[in-house]
Amino acid sequence: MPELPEVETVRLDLVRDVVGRTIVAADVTGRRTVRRQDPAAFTAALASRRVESVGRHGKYLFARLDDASALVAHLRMSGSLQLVAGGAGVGREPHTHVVLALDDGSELRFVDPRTFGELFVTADVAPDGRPHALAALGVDPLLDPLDASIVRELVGRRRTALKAMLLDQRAIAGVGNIYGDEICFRARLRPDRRTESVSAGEASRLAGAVVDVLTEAVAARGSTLRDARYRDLRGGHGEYQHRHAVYGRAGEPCPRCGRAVERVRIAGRSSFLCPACQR
DNA sequence: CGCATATCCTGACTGC
DNA sequence: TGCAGTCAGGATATGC
Repeated sequence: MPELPEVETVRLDLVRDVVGRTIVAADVTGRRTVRRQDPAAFTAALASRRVESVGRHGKYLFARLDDASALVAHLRMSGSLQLVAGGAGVGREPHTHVVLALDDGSELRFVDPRTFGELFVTADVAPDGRPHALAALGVDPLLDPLDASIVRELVGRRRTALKAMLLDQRAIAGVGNIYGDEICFRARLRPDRRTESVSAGEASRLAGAVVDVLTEAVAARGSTLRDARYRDLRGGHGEYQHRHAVYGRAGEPCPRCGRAVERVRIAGRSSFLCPACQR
């Protein structure tokens, strides 16, 4: 569901279509989406604010506003941001929880069937515009250098399954279940490999796989699964799902060697792997 | 510390 | 065809 590539795709769309716009009014209709603060404070903080820029760290988006505060968004499982031209006259789809009216008559809507997603406004922002609420996040592989030495250090600091480390946002920010499996496949490492057994050469492969898989997925505008809710800002879908080597492909032939892809459970999550290619 | 489990929630899918 | 049950997953909390 939305992981780093999907969130980055939305960020690029927001930079193109929303940066420079002013929020005329905010309307919170859902009960759970704005939960870190009083919805009235949320709407008051957004009224008349101009969007200066949009950043991302891991799976979090943050729009810097002209009073140096930031609107922070996390899509979680099923959230999406939809930009609707001529918004006020266009019916809201089900599960629309927050609507921001913009000064060009469009609406930026937060739609989220499962209501795990979250929006909040914070003035607790670093000079570079990063909200302090995101301070605990680890390395973002597309913003910060992620090389073999950093992966060696991350791997050396914990004793767990490789997949569990990849899903830990305090280590590497932005990887979720789908890309975690694709990264392990690319690195030719089993997702249930113990971190303490990863060699220097394998750490190097892993670092390359993280950056390469995520970069390719961004270029393909992310993955939209069959059941999935992920859509970009204009409702379009991604294309990277057609290039998944193992995720969701249990029983299908491995694209590298032809062996059947297996499904196992690691850290409470379904994981897909090729038992021949990944060691 | 690691790791499993439960929680939040809806919709898609499975099996009867 | 319909309906109940299961599963999906991001982050977080809790218990072992």
